Amino acid sequence: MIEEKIKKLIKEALKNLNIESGNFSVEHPADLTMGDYSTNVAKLANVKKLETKNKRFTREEVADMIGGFINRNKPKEIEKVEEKAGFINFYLSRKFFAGSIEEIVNKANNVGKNDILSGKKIMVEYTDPNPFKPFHIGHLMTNAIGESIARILEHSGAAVARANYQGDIGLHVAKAIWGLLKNEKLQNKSGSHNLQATNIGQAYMHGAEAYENDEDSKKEIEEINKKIYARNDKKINEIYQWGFDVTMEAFEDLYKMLGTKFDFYFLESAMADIGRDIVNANMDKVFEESDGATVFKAEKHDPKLHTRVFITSAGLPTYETKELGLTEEKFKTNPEMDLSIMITANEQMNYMRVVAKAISLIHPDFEKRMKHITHGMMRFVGDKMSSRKGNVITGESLLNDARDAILEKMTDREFPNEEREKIASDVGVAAIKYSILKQSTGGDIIYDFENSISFEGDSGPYLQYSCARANSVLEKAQKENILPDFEVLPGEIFEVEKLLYRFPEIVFRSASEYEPHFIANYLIEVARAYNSFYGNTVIVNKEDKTSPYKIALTYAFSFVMKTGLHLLGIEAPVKM
RNA sequence: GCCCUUGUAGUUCAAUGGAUAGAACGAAGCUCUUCUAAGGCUUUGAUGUAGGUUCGAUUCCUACCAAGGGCACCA
Repeated sequence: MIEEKIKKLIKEALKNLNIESGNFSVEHPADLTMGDYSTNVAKLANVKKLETKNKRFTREEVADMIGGFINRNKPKEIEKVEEKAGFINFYLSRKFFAGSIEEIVNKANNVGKNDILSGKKIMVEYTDPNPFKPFHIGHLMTNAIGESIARILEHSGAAVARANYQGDIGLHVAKAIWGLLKNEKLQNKSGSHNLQATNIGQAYMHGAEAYENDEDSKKEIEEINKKIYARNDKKINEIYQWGFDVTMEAFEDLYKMLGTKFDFYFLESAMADIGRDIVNANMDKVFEESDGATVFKAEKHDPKLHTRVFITSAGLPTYETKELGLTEEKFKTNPEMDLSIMITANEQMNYMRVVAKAISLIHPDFEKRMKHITHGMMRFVGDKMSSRKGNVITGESLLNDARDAILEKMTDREFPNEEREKIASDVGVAAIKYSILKQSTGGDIIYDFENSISFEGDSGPYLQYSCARANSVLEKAQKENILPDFEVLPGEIFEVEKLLYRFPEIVFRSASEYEPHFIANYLIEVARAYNSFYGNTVIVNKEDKTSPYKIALTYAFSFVMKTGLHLLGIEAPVKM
């Protein structure tokens, strides 16, 4: 590693010059014009030993001394070393960059892999849509983040299991079933799955509204809720089964479009009893009775936490209890699991902490093996609450609208129809996923429909487009029979080369911090650099002796871009 | 009231305690007889307020102001 080499070099310089320095850093400067690596060693240096009454050293002078030593002893990877404003900047050599490009070409689609998590078993739970409710854009958000984190962890050597936890039971189901019973037309059994799912969504919304505004309806819904738990009403059981199947199938179509394949499906209904048993077994130890309900007074263990109900006074287990069961079940089905990651919205954070506290009292060994990652919400800008077709925006409608918008854009390009559909779908997914993943995970996303399916500038399609252009360069190179090679190097070092070799560092950081946006931001930078290179250079040119190297560079770019997009959960169409 | 997030160009987002705070959208101009113009090249603009720590603070600490979320039978 070149970074290690530079550090070693600095230490040698300090030793030889008899200078002491603290814990200096070696990092990439913000600006490429300031070199490839930079160190603050001179700023932290203590040169009192060398100073006399008449001579005091400035930081610039110290930097010059250290830089001078390194210049005299530099290895072939380093072109020059410069002092600027007290920093020492390292410029890497043409040879170094050519070597790094060759390395990427050799690694091909394995570029950026590391083994920090090698041998680790990790489960990532995400998406978690509820049957009988629409797949809304929040689910799209959790899915985009979860799938990306899962892939990043895989690229770091972990064996990742994808899990989906679905709320197939609870008041929301009762609301939807109440709506379906009141309006049988909504039980459209002939249409497509998507349509049926939408109708169930409508039924849910009727039920939710009635529950809020009408006392009698509220009572009816609560009755239905009890019957769903008890499974003792034939008609309700039938509607339940139908609605459950329809929504699950519709969700499965969406997962396919989004590029997610789950290994485990956990259902809330199955967790209720497991959780209840845990609560019963830990009565008085962890849980206590209060106003007829079973609660956990978390503030007794941590003043920042609060009391939560686990079993209601009506005897029904709450989400907290089911969560307890889910955790137990996850570790039971995967006893060697090293880490269980859960991805949900921020609003879940505070009560998940309470649940986590309860779990830590019951299973102290689980505590360190659980991680909760939360993301912000999709917030709408202005009153653009509706999609292109005037419907309320759901995750489903957004995906469809994005795809349609791309199809319009593609009318003047020639593709077979089947291919066209697939490309439009992949580009639409890229637009939406990228708009979610480009920013850090915790914050809200101010949601603008037009913006989220934009194809220009800072967007997913821009990345795909750069990749497609690189592909067509490579196709042309093949036709003209020019093979990639590293013999004759151009004099100029292109910006894109200065970025490509950093890809593994970016993956490493994303994996360490569970943050996809580092990759998203990096890819934009690389794409811009490549597009600039592409725009200002004729790459495939028989007259140009450096053309084989430029083609190799294009290969390296396409491998990094394709792999990076994969880590974001985005497909890279060969053509678009 | 208490707890958790978050305050950066007109807008939406970046910036492991470092240099001249980066992009994109928007706006103005240029650019396809060259491998995909969904592109490239110019120009324009910002750290909520007040302190503190530090050689150095958008970043860490304190207070205030503002926005969002959570605080008992919903998830």
